[in-house]
Formats: sequence, structure tokens, C-alpha cells
Amino acid sequence: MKELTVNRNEQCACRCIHQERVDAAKDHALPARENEQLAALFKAMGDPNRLRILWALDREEMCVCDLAQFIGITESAVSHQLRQLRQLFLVANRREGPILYYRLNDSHVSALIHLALEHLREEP
Amino acid sequence: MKELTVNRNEQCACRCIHQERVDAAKDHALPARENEQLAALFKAMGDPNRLRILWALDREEMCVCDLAQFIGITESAVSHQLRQLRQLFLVANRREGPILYYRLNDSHVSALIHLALEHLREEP
DNA sequence: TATACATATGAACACATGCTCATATACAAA
DNA sequence: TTTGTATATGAGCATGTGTTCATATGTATA
Repeated sequence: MKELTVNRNEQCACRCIHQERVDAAKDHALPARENEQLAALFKAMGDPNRLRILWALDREEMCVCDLAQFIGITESAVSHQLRQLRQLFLVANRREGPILYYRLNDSHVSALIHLALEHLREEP
Repeated sequence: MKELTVNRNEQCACRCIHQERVDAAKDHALPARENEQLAALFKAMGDPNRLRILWALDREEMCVCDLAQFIGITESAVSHQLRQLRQLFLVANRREGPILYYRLNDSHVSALIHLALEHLREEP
């Protein structure tokens, strides 16, 4: 937090126009922790390769090397990305022998992607 | 694109298990351009301060210095973030004298946030 | 056990990002 | 025009991020 206008002494540091709006916004703000989690969720979906992974898994489950070949990056890179997605509960996996099959973890992820696509397709 | 197993000569460079899944994923993949735009949209929503801005504007329109005081960063920082959000059509503004009032640009943004919140609140 | 394969992990590096500061632009009133 | 206010923009910097490479872990088969 930083003061905004401190050129002369004894001047009000707040040059905000609508204090009541600021107060109302603070009252209705998301709890800090929830805000961070929500941002982390969107950020996770905000990388082109991670989004490709999610989009592909929305159709059918795939293993790491499938995804690597699909996207055109190393399996290591895919594995790193999948870890992020796992930690945020965006994807889950099941083991079948040595192979891990990844899938979307819940229907919200798919719904988020399709809703965002609607937004895109309405703009010029 | 990189070959994955090239230890011995004459070996197949593809060690992917399910070629048919890879092909199907490629068939159904989003066009590259749309994928980039979609990722950019989520990325824009994936920063804690930008998300605070969007959350606040979902209630009522606010000007730059309101937002700056609400969040606790400089007006310059808010302005930089608003530019990003503007360029992606997440927010719009209207001028009233010297003051610019910002608002959410369409209802999808609000819907996206609330849908994502549902996802959050279902996980442990 | 030994070998092969699928995946995970850690280190390192190039690049992107968000902030502040300084400065520019835009509008309104004197 | 001049002054004041609201916002925008560019530069610079510290931090974060995504990738690859090297290596470790885990599982099945010989």
C-alpha cells in the first residue's frame, strides 16, 4: 500500500473520487485466499499448451506421450504441465500398468472453456 | 517438433502408444489462432489484481483512482492492467468529463468467474 | 534380478510479466 | 492560454514461467 499524492505536507493522501464505491467494493470483495485460488485456476488455463491439453482431454483420456506428440513438445514438458493441472484439480489420472491415463477432473473445466469460446466468437 | 527416441539407428521416432488418439486429437483441436486467443483470455483473468478489478466492476462501474485505492496499487499499475483487459474486450469505459468509468464488457466475464468459483468450492 | 519403458522431478536458462517511476496526453475551469 | 486533475504510456527492473536436459522413480516382463 502506497500513498498517492504526497507532494506537499498535510495533504490528504486519498485522491479517490468515490470513496463510497471503494468501501462498497471492499465490502463485497472476494476473500484474499479465494481470490488467489481463482486467479491460479484461470492462470492455469491461460497457457496455450495447457489449454491444448485440456481441450484434448475433454474428448477422451490420453497418456503423457500421446499428449506430447499431439502438442509437439517433450514428454517432460507435458508432465510438468500436468502436475500443475493436477494440483489445481483440473485433471486426474488412472494407472493401467506403466501407463497413466489423464482425463478432465470435472465438468466445470469443459464448461469454462466453452463459455469463454462464446465470448471470443462475439467480438470483432 | 523433436524426435523422442533416437538412441539406435533405424528406430521409429514415435514412442507414442495410441496413434489413433493423437490423430483424433489433432482433428478436433482448436484452430491455432483461436487457441491463442482463448489462452490470452484466461491468462488475463489469471492475475490476482486483474481479477479483483473484474470482480469489483461486476458490481458497479468504477474509475481508475477508485480501483487503485481499492486494490492498493498505483493508478499507473491499474491503468496498465485495464489496457490489457480493454484489448481483450473484457472491460469497456465511458468518459464523463475527465473521468473514465470502467465496466465489464459483457455478461460472459461475470459468468466465467462465477462458474470457476463453483469449481473451487467443490474441491477439498 | 536385470532390462525396458512410462512418467516424474530438479536444475538451468531464455523469455514474459507486473510493478514503479517519470513523463505524456486529454479534458475542464479559471 | 494557463493550471489542475484524471488517465495513459514508455522505460527499467525484479520476479515468475515454460521449456529442455539430465536424472530419478515406478511398473512390467524376461
